[in-house]
Amino acid sequence: MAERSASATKGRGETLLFLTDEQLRRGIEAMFFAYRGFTADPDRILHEKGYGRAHHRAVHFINRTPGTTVNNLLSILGVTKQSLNRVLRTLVDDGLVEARVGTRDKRERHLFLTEAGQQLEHSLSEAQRNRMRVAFRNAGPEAVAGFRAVLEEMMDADMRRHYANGGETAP
Amino acid sequence: MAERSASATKGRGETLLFLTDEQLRRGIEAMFFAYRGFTADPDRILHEKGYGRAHHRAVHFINRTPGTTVNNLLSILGVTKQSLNRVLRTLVDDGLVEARVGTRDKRERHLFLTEAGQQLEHSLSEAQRNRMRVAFRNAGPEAVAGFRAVLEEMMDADMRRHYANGGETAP
DNA sequence: TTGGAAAGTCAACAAGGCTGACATAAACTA
DNA sequence: TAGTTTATGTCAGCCTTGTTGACTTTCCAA
Repeated sequence: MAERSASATKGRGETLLFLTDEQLRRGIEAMFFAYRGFTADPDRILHEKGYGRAHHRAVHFINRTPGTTVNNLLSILGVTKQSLNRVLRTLVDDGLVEARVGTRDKRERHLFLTEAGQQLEHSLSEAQRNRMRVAFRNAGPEAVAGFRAVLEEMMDADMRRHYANGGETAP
Repeated sequence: MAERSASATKGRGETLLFLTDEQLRRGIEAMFFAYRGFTADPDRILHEKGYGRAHHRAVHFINRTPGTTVNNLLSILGVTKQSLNRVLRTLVDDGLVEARVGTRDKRERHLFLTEAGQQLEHSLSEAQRNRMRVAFRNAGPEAVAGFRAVLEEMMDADMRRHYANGGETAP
């Protein structure tokens, strides 16, 4: 009774069975349950240390782009500056993030992870990578390519920009 | 400079380039940005009506399994009963959900969407399905199969159960 | 029949979103 | 140079949605 092989339709027939409402509902629930798994491991670590997901996001993107400004982080995270500021303040106070005044433009604050910040980032991303590595390996390279293709299509256009930029190591 | 075709490795060579930390990081960010897009459309509708994501989740799963009990919903949603109860109460008060006292076991409440509840559910799921339909169509059936395979691997085992059950229409 | 378990409710608290108002310093512009 | 814009920080207050703890009602089994 399981119609899981509907997505194998291709060729000139093009039955589009993979676009039925039922298949879309499965996709929606897959996103819901998978996202929970995706965040579960870091959430545990964060909770132990008294932080939340908001701290994780900040630490992740500061690690990805050291020296990034507050404003840039705001546009990536899509939250208000008041909200980000609260998180950033605790991270700076706890010595995980350093905010250096800009040299060219002194209004800007350039954000860096301290040694301790890098350690936290690593323990968080390691947990998340481990889960994703297992998922990727079990699903195989073809599946991973499809996974990324669909997710990329699902992003808002302006977010796709941030995502794509992250892929190029030399800008 | 983009190494996006790394995932095309297969055959007996098995270079596993799709398992590098860089590729895993891309996958992690893809989840982050895509989930934002995934929830953006329903979030707008919900906010207009004064509801939040928690209401969406409740309405979604009550619609999927009419007559489900509060306890069953709890195990799917993974929150405390107190948290769910607050959401459920507003939905019942607003006439979107009906909670019928169980006939066999009077401690249980069986949950159903009212006419109005079904309308809200439909407007929410329609928005979400539309985005997913476009993403699925643009990515193609092979990609969709991979998308689902990876997400399924990423779920916690107990959640995979709920996901799989949802696929069988006749239990 | 009585004591424990299970389902659900009420109350209070915390995290982390949000808006609005305002301050400061630096940069830019007319 | 005076006035405006930009980048950031901060205070106050609100909302949603998670949490724990205490309580009631109902069921079931010893």
